[in-house]
Amino acid sequence: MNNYFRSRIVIVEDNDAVREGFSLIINSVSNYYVVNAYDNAEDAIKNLRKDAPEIVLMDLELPGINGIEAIGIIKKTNPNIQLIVNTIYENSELVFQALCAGASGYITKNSSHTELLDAIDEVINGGAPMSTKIAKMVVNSFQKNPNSPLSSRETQVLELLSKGKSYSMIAQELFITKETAKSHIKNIYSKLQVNSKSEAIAKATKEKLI
Amino acid sequence: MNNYFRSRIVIVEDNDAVREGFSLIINSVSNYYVVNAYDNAEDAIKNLRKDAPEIVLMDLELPGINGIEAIGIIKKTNPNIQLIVNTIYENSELVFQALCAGASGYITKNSSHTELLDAIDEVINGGAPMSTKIAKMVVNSFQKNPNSPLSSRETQVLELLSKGKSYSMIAQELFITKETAKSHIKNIYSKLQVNSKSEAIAKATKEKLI
DNA sequence: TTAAAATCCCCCCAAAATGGGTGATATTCG
DNA sequence: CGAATATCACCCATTTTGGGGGGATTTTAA
Repeated sequence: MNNYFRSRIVIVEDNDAVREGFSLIINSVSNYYVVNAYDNAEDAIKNLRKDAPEIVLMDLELPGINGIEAIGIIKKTNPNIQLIVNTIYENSELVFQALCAGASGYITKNSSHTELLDAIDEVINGGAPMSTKIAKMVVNSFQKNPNSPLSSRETQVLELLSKGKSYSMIAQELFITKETAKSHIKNIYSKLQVNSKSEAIAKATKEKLI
Repeated sequence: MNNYFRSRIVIVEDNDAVREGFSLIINSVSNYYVVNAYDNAEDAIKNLRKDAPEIVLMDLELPGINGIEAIGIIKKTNPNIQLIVNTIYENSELVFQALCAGASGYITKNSSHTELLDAIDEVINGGAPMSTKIAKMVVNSFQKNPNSPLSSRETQVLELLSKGKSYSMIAQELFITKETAKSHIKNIYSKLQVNSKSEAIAKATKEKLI
């Protein structure tokens, strides 16, 4: 088949069967082809220039450097390459790490042939394919904890604190005195059971109170 | 048709034609029905308890209180109701505001009948339907600006600063002296052309340097 | 209606943090 | 090689912070 008009795909996947399965699926359609498939990230990175893929299908659990690091390295050196994560893990930590590192999509290993090809299509078209569960996790990450112990005013104060504002700046922005801001902060510390700014911010961020 | 086993949907949409079109589409399938359709958010909120919808399809550009505020109010009083935003705007500000306010999905007005119904299905199944463009925006929001003027060490320092850490805490975490941390911060300020912590954090956040 | 919050304001104080300045050395990377 | 980066140091004045204490009013919810 003529490959000149097919998008170049690289696969990084340590499981032989999965890797070969993906290759077969992708090569079976007319618009993509697998230029190379690796069982580790190091080799894939070494040959990036030569392979010149538009898309890399990346496993996360790999021998040697892991998928997250690999994504970072690839994005840093070749910002135009789009990465689709393909893994069994739907762990939130991994998902966000992968997205922060530069992944354009995140699908899971139980995806069907069609879903895999759809994901590639979507990335080619400037989209960000995600499994249902991942999309929900991502959207949820924007939302605050509805069971915050903080009042709305306290939340407001803590938000400003988290932006690096001082007591007096907070007071100015909220049209209250410095003493009042301080009083709110005291209450925040007591509610969160902390006794410093950074602890408060850390706890609030972790529990999505701000 | 028997409605007992159909999920209850409320529509909030000020355009009469669109609102009625949506109602027809939704009522045409056996698993959902439109319990009520409003042309403003106030009335919808007033009747929430009575309507008891599982899903609200929410327009953003509305007379009176806008869709973003409405989402916040509905989520606050009825956390179990899922909201799907349906709008012509794909403006990033609005998208993130809607998601932060508690929207479960975000689709655009050019969506087909099928896409609308798919979105509802997806929300019912615990997903977060988004148009291609929105999904990409959301995923991009996790990624840093690749053209940061800051060195990786400086970025690291600024990240800790943004978590409310003091110079000495930063020094401790990075195994450097307080003076070195200070020196990095000075360089950060000079590169970002700011002269305080909060300005640095604000600028870095805005430009996605951290 | 009554109690619990939330919101607001004020004082004192000592320790810590901040920002500005100047200067130096070692390393790394193109 | 030379520029950028990362590291460390000392000086100084000012601001910020957190811990005490106290009290007022309004809003909210039981």
